[in-house]
Amino acid sequence: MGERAKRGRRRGPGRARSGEAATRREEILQVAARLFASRGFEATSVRDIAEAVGILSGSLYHHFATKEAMLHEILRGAEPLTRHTTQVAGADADPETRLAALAILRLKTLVADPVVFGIIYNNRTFFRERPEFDYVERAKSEGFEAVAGVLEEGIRQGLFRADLDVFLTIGTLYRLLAGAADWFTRGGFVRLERPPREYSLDEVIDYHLELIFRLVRADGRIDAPIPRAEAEALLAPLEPDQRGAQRREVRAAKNA
Amino acid sequence: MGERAKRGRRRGPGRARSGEAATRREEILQVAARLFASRGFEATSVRDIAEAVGILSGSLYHHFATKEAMLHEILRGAEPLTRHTTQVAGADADPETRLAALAILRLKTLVADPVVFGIIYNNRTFFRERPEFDYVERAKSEGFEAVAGVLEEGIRQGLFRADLDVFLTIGTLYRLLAGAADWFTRGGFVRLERPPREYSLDEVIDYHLELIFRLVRADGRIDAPIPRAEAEALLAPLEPDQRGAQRREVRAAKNA
DNA sequence: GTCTATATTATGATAGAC
DNA sequence: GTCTATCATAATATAGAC
Repeated sequence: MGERAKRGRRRGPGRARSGEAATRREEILQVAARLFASRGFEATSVRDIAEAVGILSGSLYHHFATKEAMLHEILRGAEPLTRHTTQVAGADADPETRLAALAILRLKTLVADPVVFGIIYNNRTFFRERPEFDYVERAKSEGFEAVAGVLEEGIRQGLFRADLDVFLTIGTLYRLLAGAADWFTRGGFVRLERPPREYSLDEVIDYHLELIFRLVRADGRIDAPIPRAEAEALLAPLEPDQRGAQRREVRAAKNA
Repeated sequence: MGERAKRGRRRGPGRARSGEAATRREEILQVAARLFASRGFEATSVRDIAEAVGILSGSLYHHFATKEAMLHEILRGAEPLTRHTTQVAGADADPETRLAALAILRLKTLVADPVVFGIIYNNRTFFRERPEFDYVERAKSEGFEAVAGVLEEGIRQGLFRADLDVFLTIGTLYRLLAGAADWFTRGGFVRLERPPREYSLDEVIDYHLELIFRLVRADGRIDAPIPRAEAEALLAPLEPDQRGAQRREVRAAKNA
C-alpha cells in the first residue's frame, strides 16, 4: 500500500547532524547510524535502536527486514566520496592541485558525515570478514588506485620526489586523514593536563596539506605555495555532498 | 575418562601463532586477546573463547571472574610502552634523537604486540565510554605529554620549526603510527589491482622517520641525516618488552 | 581443571491485534 | 505505524559432580 511509495524521498533539503529526517524510515536510519558509529554495529542491539527512536523493537521490523539491512542502507551514504574521488583524480589540473583537492575532499567529506564514515572506520574488521559487505573495501581500493595515478603523474613531471613510494604514501594518507577526521569530529581521545585550544576545520586542512606536500614534493620545491584555492575550485562543481553537513565547517575539537 | 580428556588437550605444547603460554591461564588470555583484537571485545563471546581454547564456556570461570577481568589483565601488556615512553622522553640526548627513538619505540612496540595494541586501537570507543577502563586513555595522555616536552625542547633549540603546532603534531604522530602498525601487522585493508610488494618493518620505520622529520624540522635542516642509529642506541637499554615478540621484527604486509 | 547442568537475561526476529 | 506477545537462540554467569 501507500507506505512503500514514500521510499523515494530520501532526504529533505535541510538535514543537520542528527537533524530532521524526512520520513520515519530515515529517522530510524539516522538513529541507528549514530549508534552503530559510536558503539559498533555488533554491539548495538535492535532494542537499543528502538529505544532511541522511542518505539518497541518489534516495530522496527515494519521498516526494515533485518538489522543488517539498515547498515547496508546507511552505507550508501559513502558512495559520493568514491565517485568524487575518481572525478577529481581525473580532472583537468596539475597533479599538485589534484592531490590537494583529493585530500581536502576526503577530509571534508569524512568530517561532513562523521556518522557514516565513523561506522566504516570503526567496524572495518567486521566489514572485512563479511562477504556481504565487501563493497566497502572495494570502494576504498577504487579510490586508492585513482589517487595512485595522480601521484605517479606528479612524479613523472618532476613535481614529486622520484623516490616516493606511491603505495606506502597513499596508504599513509588514507590512514592519516581517516584518523584526523575521526579525531576532529569526535573530539578527544586523550585527556590532557594542558588542554589545547580548539581547531577549525580550515586549520586542520591547512595543517594536513602542509604535511602532505612536505612529504611528497621533490627537493627544492618544499617552499612552493600550496594550491589550496585552486584545489577548492576543483571541488566546487561537485554535487553538494551531504547537504547540511557543510555548515559545520567551523567545528572544533578539544582533545587529541 | 577417555571421552572428556580429549577435549582439554586441543593443542600440544607447540601452540601456533603467538607463542608458548606458561600457564593455562595465560594460554586462555592469549586466545581471548587474539579474539578481542580481531573481532572486538563486545563481539567476542565467552563461548567463542572457550571454544577456541578447547573447553566449555563454564570452565573459563574457574580461571577468571568475568569476561571484563580477562580484558583488564590483557591490557596490562600495554604498560611497558607508557613507561618506556617516559624514560626515552627524559633521556640524555638531543631532541631529534629522542623524537626518533620515541617513534621507533612506538612503532616497534605496537608491531611487536599487535594483539594488545590492536585491542586498544580497535576498541577505543568502548574504552572511552567505560569508566572502568579509563586508565587506557590516561596512559596514552601520559605519553602524549612526555612527547610534547621533547618537541618543545626541539623548537627552543631551533631544531624544529618555530611555527610547529605541538599538540596537532603529536596527535597526528600517534594516529599515524597506530595506523601504520595496524596496517603493517594485519596486512591489508584494501584489495588492489596491482598488489604492492611487501615491506619490512625496517623500511616502514625509515619511511615514517622521514615523514616525521620532514614535517617537524626547521627550514634548511630537511636534508640533515636522521639519527636512526643514535635513536636505536637510546632504546637498547630498555627492558626487552613482550618476550618472544621481537622475533617477528621482519614481518611483512601485503596490502594497505 | 574441566565437565554437566542450569539460571537469567538479552538477542534478532515474527504474528497478529489495533 | 505501533503495540502486545512470543519464539528460538545466544549471552554471561553459577553450582556442584568428577
